Amino acid sequence: MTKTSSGRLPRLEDVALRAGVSHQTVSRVVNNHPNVSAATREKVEAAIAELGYRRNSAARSLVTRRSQTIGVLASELSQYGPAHTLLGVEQAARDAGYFVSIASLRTVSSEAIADSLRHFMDQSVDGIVVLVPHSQTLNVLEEFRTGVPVVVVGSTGNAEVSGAMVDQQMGAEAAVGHLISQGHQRIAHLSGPMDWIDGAARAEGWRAALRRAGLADDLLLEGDWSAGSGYELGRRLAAERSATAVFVGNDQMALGVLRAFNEAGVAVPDDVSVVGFDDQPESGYFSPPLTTVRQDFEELGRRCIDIMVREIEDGAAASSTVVPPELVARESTSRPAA
Amino acid sequence: MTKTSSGRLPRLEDVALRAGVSHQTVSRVVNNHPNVSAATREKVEAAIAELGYRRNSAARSLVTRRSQTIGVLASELSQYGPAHTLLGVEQAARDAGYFVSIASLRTVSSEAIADSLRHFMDQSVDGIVVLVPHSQTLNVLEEFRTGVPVVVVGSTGNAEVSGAMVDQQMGAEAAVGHLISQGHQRIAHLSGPMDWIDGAARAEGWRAALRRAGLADDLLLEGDWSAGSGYELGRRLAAERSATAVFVGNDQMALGVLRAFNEAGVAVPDDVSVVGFDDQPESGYFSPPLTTVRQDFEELGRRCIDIMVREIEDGAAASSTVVPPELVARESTSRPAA
DNA sequence: TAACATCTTGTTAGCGCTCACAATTAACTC
DNA sequence: GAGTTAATTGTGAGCGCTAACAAGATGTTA
Repeated sequence: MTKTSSGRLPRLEDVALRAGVSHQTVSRVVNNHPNVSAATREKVEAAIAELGYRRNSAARSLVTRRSQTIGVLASELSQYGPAHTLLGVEQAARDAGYFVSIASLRTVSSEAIADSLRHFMDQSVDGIVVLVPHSQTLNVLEEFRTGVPVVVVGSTGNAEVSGAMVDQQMGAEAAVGHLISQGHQRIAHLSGPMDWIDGAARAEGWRAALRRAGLADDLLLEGDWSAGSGYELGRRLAAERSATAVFVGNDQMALGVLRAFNEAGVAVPDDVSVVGFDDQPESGYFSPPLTTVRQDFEELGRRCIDIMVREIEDGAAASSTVVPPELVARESTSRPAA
Repeated sequence: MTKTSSGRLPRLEDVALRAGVSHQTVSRVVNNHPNVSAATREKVEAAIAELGYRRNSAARSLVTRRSQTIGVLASELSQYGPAHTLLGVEQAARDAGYFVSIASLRTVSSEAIADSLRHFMDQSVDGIVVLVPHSQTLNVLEEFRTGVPVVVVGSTGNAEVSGAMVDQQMGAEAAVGHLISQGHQRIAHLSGPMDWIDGAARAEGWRAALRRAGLADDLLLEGDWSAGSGYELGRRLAAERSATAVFVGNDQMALGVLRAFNEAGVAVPDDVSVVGFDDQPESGYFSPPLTTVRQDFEELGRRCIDIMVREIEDGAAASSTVVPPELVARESTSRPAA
């Protein structure tokens, strides 16, 4: 931190004095305004370098009413998906010249969400990325007029609020289609919570694929995404033996299912095939390695920021984007018979 | 967002007019200054509520030279530990009235670290939490004088920089001690990268425990924390069969080891016992469930903020704190013989 | 009651920056 | 060379807030 002789950080005026120009000209150089002669620009840049000048963002915010900050409202950050989406958001935002402020929800309630939104308003963020995978979030957002662009992860978006999502139904149909192509007729679904956007969408995809193939969609169990709930429900499946294949809502629950099957002496994939969702880095090392649906969460985060920046800087209207997932076949599903 | 009749957000002056006092009195109420009469305070608070006034943080920052923001420099946010520590940091910071700005490192290099620190300086953060588990980070921090309090996670701290850490050596010794108490004599360690603070500390703990028991510490393999590296090194261990127990640096690598042993027909724990580190929520559902060392990452994050806030607000000197880990015994280690 | 301390409130300046506009200079055109 | 346009630079005001000080109100003591 270079300091002026008076001991404080240099400001525009100090640079101006040193370069022999006005503070406004320095401001123009700093902000890359076009109408500055090359010679002047050079002088100013030299002075900036000598003094180690850095623009004061509070002063700038005060007058521009922009904070160069994007707020990320998140929950479940300990989960693979949200954590990786945040990563993509953060990188893309920083590349675009924004700071990223984060507020995570301990519990997902209207009150907590509204509280965090106020927190962001106090900070006068330029936009908000909502990384809260519960359906109810959308309702709260409708009521709470933020006055800044909002991008909701997992939502298809609407006229006022943008969305960026992985095509969950497509992923679910790919997974179920894979099982059907192996000749399975009784395919259970161990879903995530139905009040989660992803949980509901994946269940819907499972149902759609079964219907299209003329198969029954009556084997639905609802878990809570955790390995523990996968284990409990897996024990039920192992006891009932009603299904020859299980499409599990995420990889962690699938781990629990594998554990339950292993304990119960149900062989995977010989007795029952198992498919997960997410493709976490560990999933290839489960016993057996898990067939699953890969999602590019970081790409999802990047696209959020793309949309966001267009809305902030170009005043673009709300829009949405969909990232396609991809089936990764491993040993927890048998190879097609034919 | 309530607005004044002129269409902009209300400011101190608007509240003052409405309450029939000066803007400064309103400021005093907002900032909880003591010398305001109860009657005045009430009037002002009513006006604030009616107008929906919220303090402009940019203006406040400009004059106080405080941003009420704590920067978190993080890497490896997709890992369980860092992600959960961030959670603790975020919650504690918000409770203490701070915003949390995050910068994550794609790659851990001096240049990238310095870049992120400049990013935080531009934002004039009030303090920085460093959540980068590489030893080299400390060196960069020494060179780069930030001018604000810094708390390094994983470090013991020093005179200038505070630290908050889990007692890795204690955890490692507990894990190894557990194996020794079961009668194991040849205990391998599958470590994380040695240039990670945690990797080195856990290896050191392993070595210390073996030495104290008079056992050989020659079976050391270095992995990269991933399940994949655990799998590769696990295959080597399975082929060599030199050890009867393995202390693995984290749970993900342990998963890979279990997979490799399973493929190679090495029974756990009958042939070889396995202990992990971290106690992720999934670890109880591995096959077999993993004995591991639990760390309270959220507590770690909270303590960072405790220290930070004391430094920022009370001008306290740098200090450090240590969180004790805890052994969680499961089926991947056999019960003690006696 | 005068003199003083204490509590409460108001006034003024300025944090560092950008915006709107004015002023200056350079570059063309006829 | 005067008139017009465009490019470049400077001036002044003000964003909303807090700090420092000034001033007024109230209470306390001799």
